[in-house]
Amino acid sequence: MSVESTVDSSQRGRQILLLAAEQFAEKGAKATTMRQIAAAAGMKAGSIYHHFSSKDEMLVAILGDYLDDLNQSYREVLAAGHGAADLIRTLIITSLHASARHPHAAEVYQAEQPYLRRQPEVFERIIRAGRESQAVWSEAIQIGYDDGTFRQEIPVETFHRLLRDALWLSVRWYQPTEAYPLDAFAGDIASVFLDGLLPRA
Amino acid sequence: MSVESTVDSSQRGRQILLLAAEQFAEKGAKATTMRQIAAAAGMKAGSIYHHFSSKDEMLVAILGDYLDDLNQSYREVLAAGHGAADLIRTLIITSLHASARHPHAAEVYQAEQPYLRRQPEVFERIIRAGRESQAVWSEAIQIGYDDGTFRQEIPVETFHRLLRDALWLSVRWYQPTEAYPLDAFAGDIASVFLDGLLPRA
DNA sequence: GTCTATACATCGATAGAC
DNA sequence: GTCTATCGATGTATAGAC
Repeated sequence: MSVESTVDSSQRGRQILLLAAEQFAEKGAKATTMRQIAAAAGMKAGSIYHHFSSKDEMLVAILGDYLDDLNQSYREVLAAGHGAADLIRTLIITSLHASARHPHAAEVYQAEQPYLRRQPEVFERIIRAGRESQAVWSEAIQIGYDDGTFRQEIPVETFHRLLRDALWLSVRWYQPTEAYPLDAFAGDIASVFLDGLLPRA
Repeated sequence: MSVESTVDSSQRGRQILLLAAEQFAEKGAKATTMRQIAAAAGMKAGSIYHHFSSKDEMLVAILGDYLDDLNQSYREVLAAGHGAADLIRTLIITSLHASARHPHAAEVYQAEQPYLRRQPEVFERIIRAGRESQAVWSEAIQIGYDDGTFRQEIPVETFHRLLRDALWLSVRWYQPTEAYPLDAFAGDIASVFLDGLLPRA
């Protein structure tokens, strides 16, 4: 009834991917062995290969799902037609929600950047999807520079990278709580980058 | 004339460490093999062990030198007794200068964080030095919150982490040029985090 | 101080029984 | 769909010649 594919999208397959993502995030993809992933899933190393044909393929599945979801969400935000400042605010919230929907994927994506780029053929799909999401940020920030919403003194590239890095890395330490929910955190990030920490006189 | 030690601090030893740091930064410590480090230094893998007793020890030497230098610089800044905003600005510049003095070390330190923490005994010295530098930032930021220089709405921890991550990661992409020197870049980082991207009305 | 040679461990992936 | 068993590759580190 189901179509054969290199990628296993069954429930068991998804469960294995989640466990793999958790370990990739914790100690890196290279340092995580197939035996460890198998053990977490309650099976032996050889059995993993019934679901996925290689470790790299597991990485592609984890990151591809996440980036596709992220880019889809980004497109919807762009279509809503916010002003520059609101656009930045909304993209921050959207990014954090996407990260929350794909536990550990954002963390893995940023940590494995060097590894991905060393095998452009294997990870072509991931690299392209990553570029697409970067382009959205570039576009959003440029809008604010062009229409005078943002200060011209700060180079576009500098602001872009600072915000991107702080946002990406926040998935490493921030965990939503009742006292400090995701939307409040997103608002604080936006406030720091748009308003600064000094009070507005 | 020279005292025997586990760590080789000779010229040749330092040269090997620089080449190792470059590769650690590029593809990760675990993914860099002793054979590759040796090849870059124009020798065979076995010969490295005349200078260092293990790869982990090389990592300790690279990161220890960097963090000791950084903390020493931080202490001098604290002793100068700046106001909160100037203190943040100065710490940013100081951090970037320290990173420039130790090519790739900051990059390696941030990328290998999970690896370091998985072997607390081996990397104890590094972990402690890292905590010391974090404490300096916490103290500096807290001063501004306490004396009312900074806005109270943003949680201290949030601001601290955002600034820390953006600053650490900037070593991955920023390279000083004549058109955009280190001090100008440091000023822009400080300006984004203190003043924000929106113009002050 | 660098070499060759190699011991020893571990990993990714495969083959075939159940 | 999972197991056992194992191959072949590769990595760290050591031993001893030069």
